[in-house]
Amino acid sequence: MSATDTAEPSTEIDAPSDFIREQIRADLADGTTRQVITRFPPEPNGYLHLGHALSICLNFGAAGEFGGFCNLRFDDTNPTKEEIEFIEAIQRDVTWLGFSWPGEPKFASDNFQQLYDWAEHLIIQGKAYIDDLSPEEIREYRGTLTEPGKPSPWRDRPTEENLDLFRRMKAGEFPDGARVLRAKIDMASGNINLRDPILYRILRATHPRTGDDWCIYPTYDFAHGQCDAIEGVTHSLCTLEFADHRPLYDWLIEQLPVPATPRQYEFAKLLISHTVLSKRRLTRLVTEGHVRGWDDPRMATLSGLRRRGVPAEALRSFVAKLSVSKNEGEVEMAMLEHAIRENLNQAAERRMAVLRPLKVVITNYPEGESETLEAINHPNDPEAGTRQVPFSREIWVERDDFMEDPPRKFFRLGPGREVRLRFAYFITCQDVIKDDAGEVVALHCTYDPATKGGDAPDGRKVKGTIHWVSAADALDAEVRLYNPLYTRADPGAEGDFVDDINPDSLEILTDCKLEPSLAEMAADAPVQFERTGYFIPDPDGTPDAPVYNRTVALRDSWAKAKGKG
RNA sequence: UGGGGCGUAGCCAAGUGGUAAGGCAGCGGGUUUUGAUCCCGCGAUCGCAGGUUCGAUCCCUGCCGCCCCAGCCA
Repeated sequence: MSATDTAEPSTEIDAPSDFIREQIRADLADGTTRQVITRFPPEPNGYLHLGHALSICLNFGAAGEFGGFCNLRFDDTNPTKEEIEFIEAIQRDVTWLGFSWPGEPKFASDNFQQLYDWAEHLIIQGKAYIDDLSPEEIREYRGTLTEPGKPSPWRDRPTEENLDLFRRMKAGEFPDGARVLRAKIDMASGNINLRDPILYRILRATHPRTGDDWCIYPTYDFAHGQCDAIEGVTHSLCTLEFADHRPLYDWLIEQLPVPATPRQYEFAKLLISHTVLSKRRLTRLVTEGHVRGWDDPRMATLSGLRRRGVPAEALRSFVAKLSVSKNEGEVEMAMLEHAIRENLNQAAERRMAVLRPLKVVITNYPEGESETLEAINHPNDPEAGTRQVPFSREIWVERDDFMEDPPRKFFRLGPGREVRLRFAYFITCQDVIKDDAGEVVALHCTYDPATKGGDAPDGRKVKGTIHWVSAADALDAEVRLYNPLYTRADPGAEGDFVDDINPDSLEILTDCKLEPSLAEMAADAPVQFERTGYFIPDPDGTPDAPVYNRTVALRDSWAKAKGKG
């Protein structure tokens, strides 16, 4: 090395930066940390949702960026709530989001024996005791936010007696709730978590992994930090509500002969307007039948979003736009929708589909004939190529693209009006056919053969271009449109959130007409139905009876202008 | 009236002593065989009040507001 060496080039142009990553950078720089190890620690008592996506991207993302790794660790210390189904779904969702962990997933329950041994260690050190108080008494003795607690009469039990009792708790000699193991810290602390927190409780429930091996289980506080230490986690990232637990986290790490010294850092959880991101509420939506299941496309679960057609990449870019902070704000749903549209705009090929069909007969087009027209698959990406679209005398167009008495700036079909059929011809509406009830049932139009492909040789312009599907060649499909699940931006702000559920959140259209090439598209390929939105096939569909989910509608400045009156 | 955390445009968010990045939304304009995409333009006395300083969003003091904690949940 010489003085002429140039300075370190600044790489990582687009690398995210936030207070967590700054901390990691500093720890790496001063040698506090050699290799970054993080963990994503879900409790398997529900499905992962958008809020978890932030934590997943942070934990796996930051570790990866700095050459470390992130464990997937199930925080399974409460067998009364946890299930195998959730363990499997969570792994599926994390993988789908695009992340992987080294080896097998970790479980807090892998360490039950070690945690138990450490609990005995604490007892022997005189730092923990068995309390015989009932749950109600413990609450009373704990004091309140403004009044200090008072010591349990069992607080100064002899070490030998504590040890004996703890072993007998483990052996199953006492009923559930009869006794607990508590840390002996400070009953007068302003931080209630330090008022002799409970470390172990008696719980006779079959654990999804350890079965009936144990009848005592460690609490979150006793398990989390110690598992971090066992795994060599350097940066234990969690949400703000755990900041009050940090002194306890540190206290336990200090008291026990753990193999490492993990540090906890807290960040604000993600909140999004017009939706609900809490496991308790999501669980209610499922169990009370407000939605069709955990993967209902209206759910803010990762499974629901996946089924709805939201690409994992869009979720990652959404999270990247947010950054990580300690500010407890609420992100507007529009931000998520933007990330989805931005991603799908480049990822999805275009096709034509008529959702609410209206028959158009092209009266001057020869009966019984048809032809094939070339359509581009992606206007911004020539590489996506072209496809052939059949055209014939009878076609379907969108009902919304016709108005019998159109306002001034309506550029679509109306009596006597000429529009362009995308990739096809100019047509002019000559007659409006109605049934006895006065309902418009068909349009009679004429086409201009000279405008084939969509351009008029005489330079004539049309203001509107509409999509269409040849009636004889159309594929029938069901299309599910999703509207916001709630009627307000802050569901539950006044009363029960289920009362804010939008009764029209799911709209099923059963007579949709798709262009035939859609039959050839992959089942997991996102597609844009031109002028309508982004869609994805739903697993409920079959080749003969396809079903599509609308992921998100296209932006619609016409609807907006119209709405303003 | 205990402890912890947070306050920068409608929303998210950089900046941490030298005179306010960026994204979303909104509004206006341009391009366009999707009223899509794309492109251009427009918004802030940095919660309030004092103080230190040549100079403060950034330091100090005092207020105000919001969130979290009294599960043998995590």
